[in-house]
Amino acid sequence: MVEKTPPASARKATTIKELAEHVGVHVSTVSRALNPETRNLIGPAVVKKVLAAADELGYVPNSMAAALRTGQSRTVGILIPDLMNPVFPPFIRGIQDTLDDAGYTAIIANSDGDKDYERDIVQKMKARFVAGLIMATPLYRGDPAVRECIDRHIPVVLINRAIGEAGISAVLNDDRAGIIAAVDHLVRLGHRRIAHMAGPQATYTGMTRHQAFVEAMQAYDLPLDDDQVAFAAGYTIPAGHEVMRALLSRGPAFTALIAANDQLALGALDVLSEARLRVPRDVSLVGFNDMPLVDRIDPPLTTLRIQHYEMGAQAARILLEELTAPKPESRTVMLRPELVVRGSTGPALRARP
Amino acid sequence: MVEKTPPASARKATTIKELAEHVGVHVSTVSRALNPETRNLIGPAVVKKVLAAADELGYVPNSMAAALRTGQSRTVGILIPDLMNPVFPPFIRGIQDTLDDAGYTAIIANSDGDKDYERDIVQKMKARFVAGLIMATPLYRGDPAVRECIDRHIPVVLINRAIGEAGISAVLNDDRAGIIAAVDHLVRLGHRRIAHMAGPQATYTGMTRHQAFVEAMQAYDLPLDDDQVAFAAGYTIPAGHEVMRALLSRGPAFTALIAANDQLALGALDVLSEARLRVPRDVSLVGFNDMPLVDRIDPPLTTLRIQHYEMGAQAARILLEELTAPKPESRTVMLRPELVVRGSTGPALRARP
DNA sequence: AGCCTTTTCGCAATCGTTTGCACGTGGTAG
DNA sequence: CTACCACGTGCAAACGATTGCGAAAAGGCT
Repeated sequence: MVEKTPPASARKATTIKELAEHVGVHVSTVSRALNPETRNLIGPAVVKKVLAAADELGYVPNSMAAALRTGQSRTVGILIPDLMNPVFPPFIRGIQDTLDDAGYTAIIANSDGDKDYERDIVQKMKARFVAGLIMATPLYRGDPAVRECIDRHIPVVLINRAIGEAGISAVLNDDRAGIIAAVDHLVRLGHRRIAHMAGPQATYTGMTRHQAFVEAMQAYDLPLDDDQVAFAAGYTIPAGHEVMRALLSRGPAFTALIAANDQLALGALDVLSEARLRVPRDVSLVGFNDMPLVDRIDPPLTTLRIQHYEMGAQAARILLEELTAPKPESRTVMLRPELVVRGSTGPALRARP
Repeated sequence: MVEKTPPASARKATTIKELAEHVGVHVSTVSRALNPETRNLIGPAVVKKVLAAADELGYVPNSMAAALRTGQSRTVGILIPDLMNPVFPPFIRGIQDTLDDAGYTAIIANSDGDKDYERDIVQKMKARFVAGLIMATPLYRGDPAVRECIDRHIPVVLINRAIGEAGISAVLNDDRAGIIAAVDHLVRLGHRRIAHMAGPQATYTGMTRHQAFVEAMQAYDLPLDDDQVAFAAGYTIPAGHEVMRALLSRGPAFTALIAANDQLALGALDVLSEARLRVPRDVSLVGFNDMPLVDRIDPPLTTLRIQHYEMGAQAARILLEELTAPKPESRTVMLRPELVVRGSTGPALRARP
């Protein structure tokens, strides 16, 4: 890229009008010369002069004006529950990087799980002419934000959640494959009594992971009754405490435990240690997400690594396609997680009593 | 189930014009009635009707048009090196939350440390009419991005860096106080030979922390020679490895170590363990930042907790003031970090041989 | 050389909002 | 009773870019 230092006196942004005067043509000509799509309508000589002038005067287009006229700003909105949750930054990075390449900009909003607020946000974004939306907020039935988007005909791509609604694309992690890999790993280590800390069943991940767990257990012909699975109220460490206590109160009839999420696993670790149960000697533990630093805790957590960044990138790509394609065709892609074996899982020492 | 994307009969957003027709007044009246600043110019009865109509028709103002007209978009840009670095999300959350309350929106851009790219970003943001900028990118001399802002007269607030440039506000962590607290803590534990893994000296934090370390050592009348401090090339774990190795190669003439950053501390931990030195028995270690999960690694890291969120909030507040105040007065605030004592520091077992 | 097609460019409307100005009321002071 | 003021509204011009349409210039063909 050829980079030119802008003119010294850049007080006011130079407009297309000034370019026109400078070159001696009409503004419409300048506009067309500047736009690669319409450039072919203009004589090569003029184009050259316009481009030169633009470079010289340090012209940078006023995207607001363009947006107002065309009704579309090259902006997309990202809706997440909470930026501080370490799973989201990689998503966002993935989205932003691919968006950047296409000349789009992202606006990020945190909903903190407030559904009404989410709908508000969608409206505000609409006011800012967002061309589309990427939502990574948890699933609820009849989600008002999604509804709002459908009503207003603004394209949406969902991350880590799927919704019955027709015509909505989604990029998902293959939770089923992940859970199966975890169960398989534990079985190979000799475990037969495996418990599950399920995530909130109102969320897509909570549901699918639980369901996959049940199916995997059946597929491996392992014993499974209700005692072995407990449901968390949220994906947090305190929720993990609670669930772990519930699980233990039923008697530790398991030698391994699959948590729906690393945070739950961390909570489990706390309670397990309180109860003088050692990981992985007494119980093997596998998490989900591979959050930063879980490889360095004691013991290092065996977990499923999700392709966060790539998921974000895919979501952005799909959205971009939907924005440009004449006939937007919704689709959903699924990325495989990778089982990362670390210290929190080990051989089953004793068989089920 | 047949899936059909509904025809492009997108229900268009209601405009101020429609409101005017609905109420039976002129658009300018509606505009004034809607704006709290100018509302007093309009009769109370009309205001009431306009507001009611706006509510009824679900009017949401087109911020692009307003921005185009007024030249300001109630948008501010945030410039950070990398969103995936866990120290930044809390900053951003703090910024966004206080910005939200003021009706502003943030656009986040990652520079990945590329200075030229940063300047590009500033231009793009300017094109989007950002009213101001908050930058948390590291310091370099003659920073082109900052220069660009000054040239274009767009207000900037710096986070975690100060710059000689006049009229630039900044919100900083009190690195000096932090380092002093760390040294004090170690001294109380009986340490006298304390080493320092300094951060990149091109960064503000790297410089001030190193300087504070030197001064603190002198203030406590502790021995200090060049062997005791090594400089890292970056704030990363690999950089930590490198520096730690350098430090050890000079002989472990220290019983405690202060890292300029948690990541460096983590790197140190690795090399220390390779060298069969135990923390904190053989060497006490204190980090800086209190990143998530460093309380759960082995050993739990003693570190300095920075008020990330609050720093972001402050930065946003200052920027907002500068945007509205008639005579923007630059200022810099400093927030105190808190020493969080955990398992990585302990009493000095043996005195210096 | 005349006519027709293509290329190249100008004209003017438009997007939704804000805002300086003018205009009309009613009321009060002179 | 006139002149003046404040108040409440309407009028119309911006803001900077895009784009359908038409016109002029250029080129091709018989």
